[in-house]
Amino acid sequence: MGHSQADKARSRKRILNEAATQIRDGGLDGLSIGSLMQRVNLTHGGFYGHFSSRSDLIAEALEQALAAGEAAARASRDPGKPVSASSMARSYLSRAHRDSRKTGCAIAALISDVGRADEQCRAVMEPYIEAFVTKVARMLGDDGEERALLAVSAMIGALAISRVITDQKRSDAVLRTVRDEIIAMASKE
Amino acid sequence: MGHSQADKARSRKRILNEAATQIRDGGLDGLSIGSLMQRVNLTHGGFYGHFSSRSDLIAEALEQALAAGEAAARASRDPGKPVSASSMARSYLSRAHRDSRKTGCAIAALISDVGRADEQCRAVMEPYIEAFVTKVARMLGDDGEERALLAVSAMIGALAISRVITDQKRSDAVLRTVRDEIIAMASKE
DNA sequence: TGTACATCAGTGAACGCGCGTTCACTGATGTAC
DNA sequence: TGTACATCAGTGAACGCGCGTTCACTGATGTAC
Repeated sequence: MGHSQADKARSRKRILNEAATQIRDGGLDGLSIGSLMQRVNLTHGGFYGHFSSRSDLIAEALEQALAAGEAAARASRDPGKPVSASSMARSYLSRAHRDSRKTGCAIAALISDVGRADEQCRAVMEPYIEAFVTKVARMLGDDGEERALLAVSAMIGALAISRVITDQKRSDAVLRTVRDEIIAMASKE
Repeated sequence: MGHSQADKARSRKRILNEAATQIRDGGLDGLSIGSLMQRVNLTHGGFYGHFSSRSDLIAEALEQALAAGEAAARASRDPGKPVSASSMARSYLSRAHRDSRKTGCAIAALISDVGRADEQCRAVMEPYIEAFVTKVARMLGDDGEERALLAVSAMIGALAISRVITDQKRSDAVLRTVRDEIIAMASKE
């Protein structure tokens, strides 16, 4: 932990990345500045050199979590193959995605949290939802907008549901079933 | 606030109902015993005559919220007409339901909260999800199980999404679109 | 290039606050005679 | 039915704790000459 300007920029990024992980793991309310700073090997007092308040951090961390979730999805794709709605559903509704809430899609991880958060947070998530819908719509073809909304709602809903279900086999089955339904829907027409 | 045994049972119910409302409004983390007891005109110390701990209350309040959400859905139905998948989608994905998070479906209000909660809470929500799926499956006919999972995932996902979107018209459109897609799906076959 | 000084990233003690929880107490309720 | 007593629902002060935030300080970095 040096004292140079470059170090400061690096510290800020480390704080933000850790915060993005922590909110996906524990919700917007489940992040404390003390434990956050400890995790990046800094003391809590230093926090205010980077962010003006906790709620300021939350909004930035949410943006970071959403961007990181999107990047992780992009990284998990086979770069050779073209991305189809089917392959999207396959990876989004995978057991691996369900089991990696800390690094996966922040929409599914935080949808009900953000639904009751202040307008600032909701405005942060909104474009990521729209981008998701747009991407799926493009994969579904010209008249895909409506079916894309159905598919995206179902993917987010099913992933969130699969994390609630305690019986692993049943949770697996939920993912598999919704995935197959979306694939069937995509291949039709 | 009397002192009789009947008063105690009534107090407990009032605490639980208020807690069920508060968690749907503010999440599992957003409930404090002080403000909860104040709302039911009792002092915070009395809480422990009814529940053994905060986390004990949360589990019971979650159950209560889920039951109350189900009851509200039942009450909003036209008792004359038979319940179909279409009418279910229509009321579940209504603007009224979106705008009454405190009294509406606790699954959509708390899905991501419960997804990261302890096993006790997840086990409480699980049967309510299954009951929802079963009900929709019955409406869809013999082979409805798979499509019911898709529809339930989409309804929960879309309702939660509609609460994130800040632009009211767009939020309305999301509800309408997913509703129509589900109705189309239900009427097919 | 070397020195003197200003800047500022990070430290850690301290703050007020609200939290969950405990407990001695009060006084109405319910019961035994 | 009336009285004396035990029970116990609810009160409110007190607790230790972790929280977000502030601030005087340290010492490395960056800069001016």
